[in-house]
Amino acid sequence: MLIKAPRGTYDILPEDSSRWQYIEKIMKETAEIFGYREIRIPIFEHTELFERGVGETTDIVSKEMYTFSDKAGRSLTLRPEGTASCVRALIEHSQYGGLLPIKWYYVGPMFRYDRPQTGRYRQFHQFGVEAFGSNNPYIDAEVIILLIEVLLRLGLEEYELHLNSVGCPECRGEYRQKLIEHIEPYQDRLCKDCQTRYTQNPLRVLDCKNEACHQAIEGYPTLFSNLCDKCQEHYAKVKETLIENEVSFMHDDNLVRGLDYYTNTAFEIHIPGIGAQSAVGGGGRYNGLVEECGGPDLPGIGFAMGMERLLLAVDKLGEKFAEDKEPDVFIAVMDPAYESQGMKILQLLRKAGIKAEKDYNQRKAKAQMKYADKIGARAVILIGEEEVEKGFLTLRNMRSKEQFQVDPQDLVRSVCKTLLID
RNA sequence: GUGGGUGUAGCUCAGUUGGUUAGAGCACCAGAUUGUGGCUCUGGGGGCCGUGGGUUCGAGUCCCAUCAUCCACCCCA
Repeated sequence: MLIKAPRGTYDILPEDSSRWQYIEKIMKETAEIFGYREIRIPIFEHTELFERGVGETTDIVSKEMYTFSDKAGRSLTLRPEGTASCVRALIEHSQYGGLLPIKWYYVGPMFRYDRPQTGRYRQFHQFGVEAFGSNNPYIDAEVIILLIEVLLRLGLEEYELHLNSVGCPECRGEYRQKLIEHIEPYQDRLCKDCQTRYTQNPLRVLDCKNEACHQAIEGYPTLFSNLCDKCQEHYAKVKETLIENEVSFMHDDNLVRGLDYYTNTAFEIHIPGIGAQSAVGGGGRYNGLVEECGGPDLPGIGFAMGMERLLLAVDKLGEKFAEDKEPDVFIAVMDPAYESQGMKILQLLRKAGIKAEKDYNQRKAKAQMKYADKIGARAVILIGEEEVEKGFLTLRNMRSKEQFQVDPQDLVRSVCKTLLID
């Protein structure tokens, strides 16, 4: 029985890795320009971190975590997202004690036990940023602008930015009560999922896609209209700043987001045409999270982008990625007796920074030439009886088909000349 | 967790109402005289027909299960 990659996981082969390197580079560069620095966090954490940080009632914690016990009986979980780990690291290393804000970014795999489909995997990759220690609405805007900047640099100009404010614990608490009262009479008309949402996290009834549920709760009070003055002001400033910086968005009353820790600003980015899973990024403010995880009362805001989905969107643009896998030079030996000599020349060229290859499959002279051609070598160095006896090397330009004898002492210079002329 | 589609060579796919040693194209390897590429020609290696059961004289073809994959629901990145 052939062992295959586990469900929902996949290999990124060399022919694809250049695409990944391309988007990773753009993300990192953009984040650095915005003043964010890379943090590398563990792939797994104590299960409790996610239970507390992400929230017990979320889909992630309640049914999507890869949880296991290690040999000492600890319950560990493959990280389903990055924010909780960043918060843990922040607290663990007392990073809050220094200059604020703290601005971090991360790139790496996340794990969720979900049913795979287009743009959704069990091991998927996220690029994310977190900014701790400022409750200034301008930093909310900065984070969103950074997200948009990454998209633009990737050439993705068609996006939909959904924006909402989920308020603070105070006004959201009041609103939650209002909403419960509004829904109560229609409770039994809700779908099964919403029945549980109603008792556990009524706000999430709002972003249910089920038409019947929407009809049932029609005329519900919106979160937006129930924000306290402070939250309203904060939200207004964020929107204003986005407008001033030419970031278009749409206010979305139904955007609640799945994770429990969000406060105030919440946003989600969609790119049409990449399948049902069109959210390429999302995030928001989480002012209670650091304290919830045992740290000081420190505000925070961040987002995460899904690399696979971005790649789908980038692919749709039809751009080509330079692979640069062709060698500059191929060493062909006319007889196995000269292989060791070929090996030495190979290393000589490589030391000089020339991308060089030779045959490792006992091919005959003709087959070596064929091979050199197929792998796209620009030049071939031939070593045969005559070369060894007379002490020269034959250098062939594969494009012009010119070939001439060169002095081994001047090999590197001759090769460079040939490659340049081309 | 739910629903639907698909699983035949490395890749893309044929495979007739179930019937002999399962095919093509591409790719790979080797030859077409002696130390030399892209074209052409010839030949060659390769398939537990996803897996396990069942029906049948006989299954790649039919039935069941299972696994994987794709698409959608759900949810999110």
